[in-house]
Amino acid sequence: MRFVRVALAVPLMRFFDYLMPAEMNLQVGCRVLVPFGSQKRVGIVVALPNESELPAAQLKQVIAQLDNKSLFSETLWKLLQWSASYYQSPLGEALFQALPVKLRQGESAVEKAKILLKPTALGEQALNDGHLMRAKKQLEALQELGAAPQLKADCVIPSHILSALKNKGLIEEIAQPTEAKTWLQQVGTQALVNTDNRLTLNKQQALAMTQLHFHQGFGAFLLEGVTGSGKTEIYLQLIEETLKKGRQVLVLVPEIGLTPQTVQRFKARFNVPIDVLHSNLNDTQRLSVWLRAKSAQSAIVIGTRSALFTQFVDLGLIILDEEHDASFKQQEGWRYHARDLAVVYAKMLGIPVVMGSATPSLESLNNVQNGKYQHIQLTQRAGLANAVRQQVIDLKKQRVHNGLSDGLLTKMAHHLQQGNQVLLFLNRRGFAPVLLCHECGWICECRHCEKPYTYHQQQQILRCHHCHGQRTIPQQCEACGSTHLMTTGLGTEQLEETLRERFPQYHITRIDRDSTARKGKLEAHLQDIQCGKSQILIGTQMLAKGHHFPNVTLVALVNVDSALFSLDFRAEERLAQLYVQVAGRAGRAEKQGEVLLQTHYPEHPLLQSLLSGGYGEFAKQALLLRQNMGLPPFSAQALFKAQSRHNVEAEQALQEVAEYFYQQQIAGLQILGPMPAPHSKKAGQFRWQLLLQHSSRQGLQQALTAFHHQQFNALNKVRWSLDVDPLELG
DNA sequence: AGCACGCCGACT
DNA sequence: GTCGGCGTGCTC
Repeated sequence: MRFVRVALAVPLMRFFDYLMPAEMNLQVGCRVLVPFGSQKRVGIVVALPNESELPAAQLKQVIAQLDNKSLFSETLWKLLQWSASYYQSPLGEALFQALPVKLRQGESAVEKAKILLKPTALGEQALNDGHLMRAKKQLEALQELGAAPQLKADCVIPSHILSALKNKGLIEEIAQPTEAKTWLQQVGTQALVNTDNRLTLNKQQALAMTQLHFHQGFGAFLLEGVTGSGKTEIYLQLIEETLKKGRQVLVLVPEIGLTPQTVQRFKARFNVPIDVLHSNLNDTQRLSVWLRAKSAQSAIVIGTRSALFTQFVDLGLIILDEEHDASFKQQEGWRYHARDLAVVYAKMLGIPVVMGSATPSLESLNNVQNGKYQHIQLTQRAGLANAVRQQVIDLKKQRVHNGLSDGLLTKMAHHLQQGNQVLLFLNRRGFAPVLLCHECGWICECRHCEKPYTYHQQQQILRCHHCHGQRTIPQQCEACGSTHLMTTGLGTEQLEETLRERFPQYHITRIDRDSTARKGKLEAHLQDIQCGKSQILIGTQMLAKGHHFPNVTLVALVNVDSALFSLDFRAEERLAQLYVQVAGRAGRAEKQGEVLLQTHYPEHPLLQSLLSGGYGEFAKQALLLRQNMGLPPFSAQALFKAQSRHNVEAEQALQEVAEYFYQQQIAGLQILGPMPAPHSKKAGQFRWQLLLQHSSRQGLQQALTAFHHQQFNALNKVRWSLDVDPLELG
């Protein structure tokens, strides 16, 4: 009697045992079809145990074996094992998410034989005779195939025409040998690289290159370089070196970073097969990319987060661009961070991983400080971009019209009159309105938590999202007695409204989630901006990256206060990153650019260090602050989330979890909450969260592992999740 | 997660 | 009378 232990794509921290029929030869990593309750499911063999906990009579038999050998390389298997345990998610979820959808569904992982369509002898004869039929379409198709045989997969001739020709014996299908050429064989004796568009490195770049190139084995490199400092050229030359060794390369980019221009740059440089995992590839195409990389047919794979799980024959280098970008973190299910996993993976493989950014995450900068990453800095800008002028507008005691100060409006009018474009940014992420005094900047804070109360408009009440305390809205400022209290933050729509009244003669384009919901809308809006149809642009984060607007000379961050006093401790970091990106948007052409920040707190130390010392100085200060407060990366966090249509149930479920952790009396563990989640009610669901923080990563891991061995009744009643290293708390 | 089973309200 | 809402429990 042989047993198989199977992982399934279910959110359960356990496996299921089955009996292996005698004729099967299953190995760890193979897919199987198994009966599961009333259904049949695809599973992945995780072990071949000698016995099962259940008596054999209670075990069902494997229905079918789907693979002859493991679908996972030894290293990828190890990585997925490691990460499932690190992120406290079932192994099955990780294994399945690492496979293309088609394979999850049980499709064959063997490349289908390519089928070539060509005329038969009879078909050729028919062509030569010209005696063919009244069926004009069929004749055209036959002529087309006669001119050049086509692969069935790429063939655009309608299938009914093909089958008609086939039935008449005029064409035949010839199976091509599946033995596909590897990328090295395909390249053959051709040059790997188009040297004509290779740039000469400046001294700094050359030094960086040397450092990277002569490095042996595993190495994690943080390549920090301002826009225009030539990071991409370093990537390209490093890739070149790797390809020369006959090894493959993986390039990971953020979701919005995967533009045709980026890909074009790679394709223009290398004469090797490059596969791109676009968001608009269908499942069949994704499977095909996966198979091509696994059989070494492609030399370079470019993709977002999940491309990390592409399999290679001989991966020699991982590049991860814009490493600070939040889209590398998976936000549902198995909540992995592709950057962190890439480093672990590179270490397992003994290869270098290069992470680039103009504004590195504080986590990565800390990893530089503690010696885990090597820092390579590029400070020299190519070209002669003008330094932008920056200015802070102190909102205190100024007249403010729906969030826009007199000062900003005057500046706008000035830039618009000169025929330039103006870009207004609203950072709404992690947004929670705070009540403050317009005269002196006093903030209404919870006494216990020293955190700002969140303003709840509908209920007309202030709530502390840390201790769940609440209070009525004060009439007067408690510092200066002023009655001029206001809330931070406003929506893009409100802003648009005000601007329309103020600048009726100019066209306004608003770019946010709502205005770009329909497909193609974003492109249309961008087109309006590019061609100069719009003069005033209002946008959120979406606008910050990747787009070049040469006529924008004024960029304003309208709502900086909500980031400075956000409930999410990462808000300042995001603001600084946004600021640097945005500043890069202003006056890239010959024109002098200007960046404005509106705030009630021009003296805020982090803001000061950002403006006077740039991102580097900001990061240094912010890291010190994090250290003093014991926040990540100087502690580890895990976030429980629960939702239910009954408010009490969601809260109680997390309360039960919180009480469990209190009882464990784990030294160094802080338990914060349960508290209402930022969007406390969404789609009829009440959402709560509970934050755990531990001074040591290991301590937190142990606590969480112990937690998973426990049963919680209240948790069964709600939808809940656990996010290790959460990126968004607010 | 999916799916079956079971229990109550509003329909032909 | 039953159709279907979703709360509950289970899956080797």
